[in-house]
Amino acid sequence: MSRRSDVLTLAVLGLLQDSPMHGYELRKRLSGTLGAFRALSYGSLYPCLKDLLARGWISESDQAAALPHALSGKRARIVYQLTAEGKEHFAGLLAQTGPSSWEDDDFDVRFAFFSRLDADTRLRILEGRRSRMQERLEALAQSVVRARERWDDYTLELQKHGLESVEREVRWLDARIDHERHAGTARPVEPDPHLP
Amino acid sequence: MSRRSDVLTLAVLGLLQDSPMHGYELRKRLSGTLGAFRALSYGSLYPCLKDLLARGWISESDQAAALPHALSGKRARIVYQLTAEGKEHFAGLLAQTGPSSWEDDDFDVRFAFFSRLDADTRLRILEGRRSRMQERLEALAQSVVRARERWDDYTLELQKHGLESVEREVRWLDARIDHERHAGTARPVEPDPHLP
DNA sequence: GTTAGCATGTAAGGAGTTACATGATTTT
DNA sequence: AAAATCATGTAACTCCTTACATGCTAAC
Repeated sequence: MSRRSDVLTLAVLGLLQDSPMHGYELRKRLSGTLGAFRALSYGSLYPCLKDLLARGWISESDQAAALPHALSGKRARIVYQLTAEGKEHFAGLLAQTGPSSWEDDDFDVRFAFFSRLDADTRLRILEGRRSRMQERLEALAQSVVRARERWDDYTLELQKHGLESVEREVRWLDARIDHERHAGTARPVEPDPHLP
Repeated sequence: MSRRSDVLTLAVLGLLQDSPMHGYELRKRLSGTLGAFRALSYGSLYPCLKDLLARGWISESDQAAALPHALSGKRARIVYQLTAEGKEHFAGLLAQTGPSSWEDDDFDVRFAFFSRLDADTRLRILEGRRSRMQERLEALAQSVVRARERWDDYTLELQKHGLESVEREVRWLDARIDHERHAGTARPVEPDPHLP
């Protein structure tokens, strides 16, 4: 059985949505492009792929060894691709707006795949995350007030730093929410000052 | 056996340095005052206490049931206190300046106990952490550059947000380092604008 | 008198890492 | 020809959470 963490499943299926990939490449993208999974080990990834294969969400690619130096019939690489059921399952997982989707890792991965969601679902996830962060903010603020009396300057400084991090996160979420609300009405695409 | 994570050991021994405490109280402080351990479960804490007891770093308090409603000889609470070996071990753990001390959780807990360290060790830990964050910054910056080409606006936004978080962390560390360097020379205590 | 909070613990299981084992391919 | 990197995988172990089991005390 070994029901792999849904968030890793989501990330892998999401990356395979773009193009088929082998494990080694997947790991690099997981570590690079998604905020979570800074350094996921192969000891986690390969068993997960095995699992997704067994559930029929991915399959070994029929395009055998299309991309690289195809010498003999030997292929060291195993290229995986999404199945139809895999695409379905990914869409279902991604659109889940329940409490799990406001947790740190889950939120990050979902946000990275936001372009695959409709505007309503995007907003619901952003607002859920915002209220989650607001809770955390209030708990921390209380804690800082108590820290003023009980603890030394270092502990207090640590608390304030943590508090400011969450405040920043809330402001960022506000900007994202604002963007979602106005994107459909005023300007469909935001002008990019960094264009060449 | 079951060598508990050193960082939890450090945190528990550090909190007991101030005053003896029972498990329930310890858990509240771990969740509140230290940045790490947002919600450590009893399923982790109590086995850890058992372990520290077996190693002789803490002992059940001789002051039996000093504080609360002492009715009969029955005490529901088990109050733990540091032993001499516990104090020694704590001091040794805390002063470790190796790579582990620049990891997220380890750093936070050590910083919270900075007042128990000499200025030199404080600086070494801060600088180690800073260079660790600098590395992370460079990796992320590269990743953002690559993201400009390959990925959509949401992924890019996520990357930028992560990058800015680490930049903020580096600036905070710079301020802490500066504070340590000047604390001994110019002003021993920083003036606090929040004083009543 | 019953709900809420205090207080301690255990067993099972989830999710990951480290270390190991193996071999192909590319670069120096 | 050696070293680095690509590539896949497994077994043992670590650390933590969840769910359960128990009982006391305070407040409503």
